[in-house]
Amino acid sequence: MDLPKKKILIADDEEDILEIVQYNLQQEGYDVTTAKNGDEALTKAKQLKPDLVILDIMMPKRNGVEVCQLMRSQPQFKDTLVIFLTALSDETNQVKGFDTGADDYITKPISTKLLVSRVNALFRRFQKTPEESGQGLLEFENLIIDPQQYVVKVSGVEVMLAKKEFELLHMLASRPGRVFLRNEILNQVWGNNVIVGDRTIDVHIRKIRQKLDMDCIHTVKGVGYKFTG
Amino acid sequence: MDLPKKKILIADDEEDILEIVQYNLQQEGYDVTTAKNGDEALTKAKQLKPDLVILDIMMPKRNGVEVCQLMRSQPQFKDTLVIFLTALSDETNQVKGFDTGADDYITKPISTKLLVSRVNALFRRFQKTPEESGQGLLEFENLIIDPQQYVVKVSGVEVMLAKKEFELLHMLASRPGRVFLRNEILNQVWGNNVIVGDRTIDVHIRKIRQKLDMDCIHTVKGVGYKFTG
DNA sequence: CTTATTATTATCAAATTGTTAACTGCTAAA
DNA sequence: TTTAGCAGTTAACAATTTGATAATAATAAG
Repeated sequence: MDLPKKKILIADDEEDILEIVQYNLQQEGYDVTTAKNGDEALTKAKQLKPDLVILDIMMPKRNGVEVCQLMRSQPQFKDTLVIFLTALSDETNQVKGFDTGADDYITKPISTKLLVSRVNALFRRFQKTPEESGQGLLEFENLIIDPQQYVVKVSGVEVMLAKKEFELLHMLASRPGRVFLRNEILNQVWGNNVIVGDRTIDVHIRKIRQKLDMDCIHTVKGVGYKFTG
Repeated sequence: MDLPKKKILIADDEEDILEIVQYNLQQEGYDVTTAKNGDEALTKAKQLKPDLVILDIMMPKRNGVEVCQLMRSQPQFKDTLVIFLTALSDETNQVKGFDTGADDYITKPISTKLLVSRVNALFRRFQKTPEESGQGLLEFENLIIDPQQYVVKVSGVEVMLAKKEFELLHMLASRPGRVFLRNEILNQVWGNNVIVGDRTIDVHIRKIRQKLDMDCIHTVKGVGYKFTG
């Protein structure tokens, strides 16, 4: 995965379950946070903006259904996936669960393998497109860098950059003002195990400067380069 | 329902189940078709292009898992939802089911209410607008792409494109300006597990360019292709 | 002024894509 | 049944672009 890890928040009052589920989801490469009750779940959800929330129904301080309802009433959680987790295999409760806006419903005792499968299935289907998930373009005073279109616009005029040039510029511009060491640049743009000569970066910087025809990449002698919008 | 009814295909060898499930889903406003075995399911799926397929695992002539695998290997069913339905509550089978690309897994005996809830939950989450699901026609300055009729018009003149050519053009044109990686193209147009040579995409691009006789597909070297209206 | 570092330029090799023709399997007409 | 034609794919080669390097000039730091 080149993309950032998916964030999952698990809320359950049983420590054992939290631990086991957390461990198993982390093994799958997810970024997992836990909460011990409904209130904590809500608070952490607001902070983290997780992609998925797994809610135990029976919890102290707001049960899972309440938490789900509250989340669904807030637009920021519109796209947050919700899975209910509960000992109640009773069908009426499951139907209620789905009606409050849950995306899945898993009954205890939990098979961790199955839970992981279901979580994967949800994410597999719910792949946001890059621009939806804000993988978006970098905008500056008279420079726009659009990784979707692989295009750079200088004062409205499209400028074609070659792949490496684009990636290098994109890296520098992703954190304006910050100085990138030559080593960092090599690692990110060329990859860890590629060996290229010392002057290669300079030449690419030169080409970018020439094509953009503006003074946005600054040399920090002995250190590296930085970008200023 | 605001949009045309969602189409659901149910495949099971037990008449009773087919009837009950069909009835209940129809009550919810879905357009339901049935199949009695795996082969029939595949045939009808190709005709109907359903939004959701509910597959019994144990069926004569291709079981549900086979049907799912076959569907998943074809790009046209990329966005088709799949629910497995089975008496096997055995966890290993469920995990396998999800791994073949299922979106949900319901065990018999079925509670129809619950099934309906799960179906609703799936559609609630993954409902796509017509143009997202590739149904709407794309119009540009002097180019019209109509996926309904599988027809392209350049400056009012109908141009015949072969299937792959059409799908490739349609994919690129569905997001003008956005660059599609060769890999993305392969996955969407050729399918996940189809292996074709490196030059195949180029040749198809070439043919499209030739037939359309206009400069709308642009190469981004080292990255992919993009369309501009 | 000397040295270390970066800028510039031209050149060449490598990677990528374009183009054409040929081959395969399938379908439909003769 | 044969044949012709088409879609899809591949192979082979041409054309193009990109990326890396070397050589040299310029520049800033001490």
